[in-house]
Amino acid sequence: MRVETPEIFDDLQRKLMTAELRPGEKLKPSELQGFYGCSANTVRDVLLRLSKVGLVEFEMQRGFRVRASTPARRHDVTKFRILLEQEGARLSMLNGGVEWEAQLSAAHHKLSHIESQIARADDVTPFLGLWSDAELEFHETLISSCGSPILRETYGDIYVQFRQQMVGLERDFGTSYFHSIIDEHQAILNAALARDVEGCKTAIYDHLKRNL
Amino acid sequence: MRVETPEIFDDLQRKLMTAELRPGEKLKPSELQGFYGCSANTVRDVLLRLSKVGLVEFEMQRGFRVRASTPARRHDVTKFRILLEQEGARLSMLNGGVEWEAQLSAAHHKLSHIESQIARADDVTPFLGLWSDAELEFHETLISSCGSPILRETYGDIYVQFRQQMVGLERDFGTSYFHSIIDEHQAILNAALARDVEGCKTAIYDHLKRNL
DNA sequence: AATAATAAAAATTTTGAAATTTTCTTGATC
DNA sequence: GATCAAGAAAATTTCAAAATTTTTATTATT
Repeated sequence: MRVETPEIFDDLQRKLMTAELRPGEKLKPSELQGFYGCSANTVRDVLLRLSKVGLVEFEMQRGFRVRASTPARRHDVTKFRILLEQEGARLSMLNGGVEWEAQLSAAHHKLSHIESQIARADDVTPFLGLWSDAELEFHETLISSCGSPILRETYGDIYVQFRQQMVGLERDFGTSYFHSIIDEHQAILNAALARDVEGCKTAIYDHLKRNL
Repeated sequence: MRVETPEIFDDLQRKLMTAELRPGEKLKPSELQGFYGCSANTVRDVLLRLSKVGLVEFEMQRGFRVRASTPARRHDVTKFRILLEQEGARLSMLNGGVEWEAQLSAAHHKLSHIESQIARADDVTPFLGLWSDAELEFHETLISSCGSPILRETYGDIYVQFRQQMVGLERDFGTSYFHSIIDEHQAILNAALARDVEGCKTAIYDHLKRNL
């Protein structure tokens, strides 16, 4: 298998986010090198970049490790995500125009379409990748008019860390779970479009509180 | 000049924070290599790590650059710092014990000692390094009992970026400037020890609003 | 049996050079 | 004079191997 560096990055990121590479696991450039058919240094380079995102832990002279997953860390990531998303949404409701509303509606439409499919499906697995992308797009759009590049960038990093923490935590992904999710996303959308700051912050909290 | 890698990291970080390496400037491993007496790859490694902190911008196939400094970015960094510091302080006031109060008092004492020296000095330059360290310690102690490693880590990164943005912006660092700063730090301390959440958030805002 | 010291193995970091990509320079064309 | 293309120069990325450091395994000592 021979791939380009950006593909190595994407592949590793995906494996990190889907727990194909499990939290705590050691990441040895010399091993991954063989799999990707590149030099160990190239892998090292990619891992250094993934440690910026927060998916990978790096310690000098001690190499790389998949970021650990503990109840404390899951709690911490969730709290921080709530803080950033509430502030991002608040600012977006303040600054965002009709264009933002349109984009948010569109993103929600795509998301809810996938979610209603999932709610009807027997096996959710094949939808998970699509759903994850649509969910991210909805939440990113929600904060997209906040006017703060740093907030948006940090939120992006925290979102993937959140995913990494939560996946593998097998929960009941049955129909009832997705019915709740659908309602929660709808509540966020409604409050956002109504420019109801407090209502939206509450809806965001309610959406994420199960992870606290 | 021959130095170890951690020293290269520290030296570059210092130069980045003091604008000895000016915002926007290109950072070429092949040039820095000569200065530090190491290989270009070692410099590249260090720059990749500094890009995690946010002091350096990295773009694939296009190398490294000192993070740019614009009014918009200064505003953004300041807003984000206020958000994190207010939340960190709020949580610390909620969770912190007597130990936290003691550490905060100690940090403030050291800081105000240096600041009163500066207020009396003709030339502030020789104090700037010490002051910077003491200021960071005070603000980090303020949020140290927030119970969120992620918040603390992110705040650390934002603080150095803040420094990078503000230094070089020649302002009137005369006595009147430091007299204001002294009062502001005192106000933060007082509110924090009184567990006055809203008062402390206001004091933090007032301390940083000149950069907005 | 537990601890400490030593030796072997494995992993990480550094290096210098080759390969690739981008950027700059020069000259031709419109 | 401006635009574009080709070639040259410079910078970035990749590589494989050497040097260093950490980790593991072995042996000796208490």
